[in-house]
Amino acid sequence: MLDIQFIRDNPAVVKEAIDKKRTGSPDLVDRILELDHSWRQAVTEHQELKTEANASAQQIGALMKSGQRDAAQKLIARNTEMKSRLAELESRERSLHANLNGLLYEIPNIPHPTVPVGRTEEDNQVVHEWGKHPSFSFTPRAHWDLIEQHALVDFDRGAKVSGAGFPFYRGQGARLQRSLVQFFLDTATRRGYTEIQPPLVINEDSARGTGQLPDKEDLMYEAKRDGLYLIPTAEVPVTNLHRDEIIPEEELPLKYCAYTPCFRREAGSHGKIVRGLNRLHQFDKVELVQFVHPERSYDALEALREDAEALLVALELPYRRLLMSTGDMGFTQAKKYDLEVWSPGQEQWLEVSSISNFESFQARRMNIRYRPDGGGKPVVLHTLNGSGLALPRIVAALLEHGQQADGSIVLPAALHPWTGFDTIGP
RNA sequence: GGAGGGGUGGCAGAGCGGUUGAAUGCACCGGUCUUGAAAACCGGCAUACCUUCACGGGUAUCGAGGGUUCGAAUCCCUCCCCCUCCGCCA
Repeated sequence: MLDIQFIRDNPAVVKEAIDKKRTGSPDLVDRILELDHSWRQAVTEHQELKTEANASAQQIGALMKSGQRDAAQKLIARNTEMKSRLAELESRERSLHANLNGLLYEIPNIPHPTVPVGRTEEDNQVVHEWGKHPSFSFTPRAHWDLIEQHALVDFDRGAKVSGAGFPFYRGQGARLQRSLVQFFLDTATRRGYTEIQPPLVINEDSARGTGQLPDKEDLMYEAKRDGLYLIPTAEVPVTNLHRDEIIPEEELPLKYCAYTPCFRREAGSHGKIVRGLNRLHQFDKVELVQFVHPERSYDALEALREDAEALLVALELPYRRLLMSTGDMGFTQAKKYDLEVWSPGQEQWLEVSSISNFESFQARRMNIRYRPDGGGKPVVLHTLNGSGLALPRIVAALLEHGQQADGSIVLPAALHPWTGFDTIGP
């Protein structure tokens, strides 16, 4: 959420952001400012009466002590009368504040000036491309064929046991996944990230902190009885790690990496790219999360992006980097890159990483601040995260890129120390 | 799951209906002293919000929410968390 003070001072900027993000009506800002005004009046009124009541309560105490019961009784009577009025003012203040807060949750983050203004994914900019599309002496097959040939993943039995989108990985398929997780975590650790194993379920407060609630609850599986949600990404527990904390400035930046399964209901997602490993309800991902000083968050974004891209280079997978446009970047981000790998068997790009700077948007919701060196007021810090990387589509790309004429699959050298084998099949 | 104990400021730890936002100690910051340091002494030291040009003033917060009362950290109810014992168990 945005700072109410910022909205008071820069209503035009906020309106422009709503417009650019195509996420609601700019009128919202006017309604917020009106509500804010009424709320502040209500606060003042309530507090004034409360001040009066507090003062006479103290007088009553003094009178009682000195035995002036009659004088005390008078004041007591007056305070008793005041009570209902006080309750009224309080509930008015509360409801105004709740309304105001509700509206504040509807305001999107402000896009960074470098973000292209656009309406849809068409307006995202390809800002970088690495590697060549491979050429084959045969027609490359899609990964679902290769998976079937080598019995790497069992979709049908997964559907029987759990449902569509919950596959079994087996044999070299399972081993490949585990190797990738290890490779990603080890690389991140070497680059200064602290490895985390977070809880795989989260409570409501945490879901609210990173912005899954109130709007995107359809995304998550819910354990209703216990008020818990299965994590849609490690971003949620790892970012909430420092919720309601004040971190000494000297400890910044805090960098974490975490491997977790991710659970997504993907309600209402249809279309062409849902086959095979392209879209699942449960998938593995290594997530990178950073807590940084506000002045350094854009440097951190580029470094984080680099951390993710280095993995693709090591895996010899051609990729491109997209700078997301205002219309396609999401509600909570200030700036976001997507990384996509080329899938020769499907002849399309597959998104394997999304790297974002949230600036103070998440941190304000979660109340995560740092204490400046030498003291002073706590300041809201900046949070960032990026996938490093999402597994299934990487697996798909590796299989498709490594396939040989005889159907065997050669894996990139960087992976051999983790897999223990260099070829799958024939 | 059952029985009991407990949650107070960065930490430790008092308070158990009336100037208590909260004693005291430690830590931390500033100062005096000292050639320097330590010790000693003096002062400062929570968070959020409202209000004020400013100095300042005010409100709220002692796990969370509700209640009793003129007045609650202190009494009552519900929930959460931690500890001890028992049960169950990877």
